[in-house]
Amino acid sequence: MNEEGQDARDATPVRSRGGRKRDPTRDDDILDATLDVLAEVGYAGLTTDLVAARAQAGKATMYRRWHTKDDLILDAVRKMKRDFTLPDRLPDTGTLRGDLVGLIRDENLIDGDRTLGVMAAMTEVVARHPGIADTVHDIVHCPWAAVQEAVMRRARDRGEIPPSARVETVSQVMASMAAYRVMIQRRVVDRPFLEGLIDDVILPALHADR
Amino acid sequence: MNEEGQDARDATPVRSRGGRKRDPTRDDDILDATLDVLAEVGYAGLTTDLVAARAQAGKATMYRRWHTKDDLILDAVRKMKRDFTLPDRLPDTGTLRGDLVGLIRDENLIDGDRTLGVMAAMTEVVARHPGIADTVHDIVHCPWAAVQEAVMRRARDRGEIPPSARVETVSQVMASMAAYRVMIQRRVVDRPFLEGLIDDVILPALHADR
DNA sequence: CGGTTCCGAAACTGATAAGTACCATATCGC
DNA sequence: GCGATATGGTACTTATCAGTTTCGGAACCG
Repeated sequence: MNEEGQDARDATPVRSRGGRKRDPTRDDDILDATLDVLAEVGYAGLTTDLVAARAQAGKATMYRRWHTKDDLILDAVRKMKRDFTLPDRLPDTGTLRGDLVGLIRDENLIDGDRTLGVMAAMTEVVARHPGIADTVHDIVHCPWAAVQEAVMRRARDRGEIPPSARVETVSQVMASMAAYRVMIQRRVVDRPFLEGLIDDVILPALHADR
Repeated sequence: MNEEGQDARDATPVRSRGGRKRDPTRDDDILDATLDVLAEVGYAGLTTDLVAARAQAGKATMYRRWHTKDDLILDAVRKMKRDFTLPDRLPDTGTLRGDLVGLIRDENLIDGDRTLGVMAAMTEVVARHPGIADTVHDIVHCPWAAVQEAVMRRARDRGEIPPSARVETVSQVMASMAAYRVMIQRRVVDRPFLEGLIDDVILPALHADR
C-alpha cells in the first residue's frame, strides 16, 4: 500500500528573505493541463512544451515545482486518482446485489473521452515503469477489490451466499475486467457493463453451491 | 478481424536483373532479435542499433526489409502470435471442466521472462497505437473467448449447465483476467492460476441456477 | 524605494535516436 | 570474368525534446 497524499511537488524551499510568493493556483492548472495532454497524445507524445503551452505557463515555473517530467506526470495521475473516490462508508442495503450496485458511483464510471484517454496513457506509464505499476495497482485496483471483498464477506457471514464461495478470487473479477475493457478493448465502463458483470458472473459465481 | 499472415516486410522488389539474393534467414533472425530486445527494454527502450547489434545485422539490411521501426516491431509481434496457437481441434472430454482445462496448453502459459517481457511491451504498443489494439485483441483475445464459448455452449446443450448460464459473458473472464494479470499485475499466468479461475469463478458462475 | 523571488516567454544546450550514405566484401545470373 | 545487388559495420545527418538559462516585468517584504 502506498502512503496517501504524498506527491513529488517541491515544497516551497528555504525562504532566506521575502520575494514574490509562489502562486498555488498554478499547481492545479499545470496538473490539469498535464492530464489534458496525456489524454490527447498519450505518455510518449507528451512534451513539457506542450504542457506549458496548454497551461499558459513558463517551463521554469513547471521545473520549479517538479524536477522531472515523470515527477509531474505521476503527480497528475495522483491528482486524478482523487476523483476516483471510494464511498466513505460501505453501502449496507441488506442484499449483496444492492451493496455491489451501491459501490458503483457515477464518478467512477469511465465513459468520457478524457478519462478514457488518461487511462490509456496510464497503461503506457505502467508498462514503462514497472515500479509505477505497483503504485497504480495499489491506489486503483486494491481498494476496489478490498471493498468488494468486504461486502461479499459480509454476505457470506449472514448466510446469503454459501461458505464455499471463493470471495478472495471473485472479488478481483470486476476490477480486472473493467481495467482490461478500458485499457485493451478501449470501450467504456458504464453502468450496464458493470451491472451485467454483477448479474452474469459475480453473483452466479458466489451463489453456486458446491 | 484481421487478415492472416499479412506483414509489413518488403517483398523482394522488382528484380531488373541478377545480383546477390536476399538471405531469407536474416528475416527471422532480425525478428527474433527484435522480440529479445522488446522483452528486455520494452518498446520505448528499443532502438534500431540495439536490434542490429543483437541480430549481428547491418542497419541497411534491416531498413531494406522494413521501412520504419514500427513496421519491424509490428511484424515481430505478428511472428510471436504464431507461437500462441489454439488447439486445432476442440478437446472433447465429456465434462466442461475437462474441456476447459484441456484448452490450457503449455505453449500458451506466460511464465517465462521473455514472454512476460514481450507481453508487457505489447501493452506499450497497444497504448501507443490504438489501431493495433484491435489487431492484438482480434488475434489474441477473441479466438480464446471464442473457443471457450464453444465448449461452454456445448456443455449447455448437453444439459451439464443450466440454460440460464450467461455463456457470452463468462467466456470473456479467463482471457480478460489473464491479460490483466500479465500486463498490469506482471504476474505469471501459470496452470494453478488458470485452474483456480476455472474452479473458483467460471464453473461456479456457469453452474449457478437462477 | 530595493532586494528577492516569482511569473510567462523564448532562446539555448546537450543527449538521444531514426533514418541515410558509404565502405569493403560476398554472392548471384549471365 | 562482370555487373548488379546483397551482407555487416560505421559514420553521418537531422529532428526531437528534457532540462537550463536569460529576460522583462510583477508581486511581496521590510
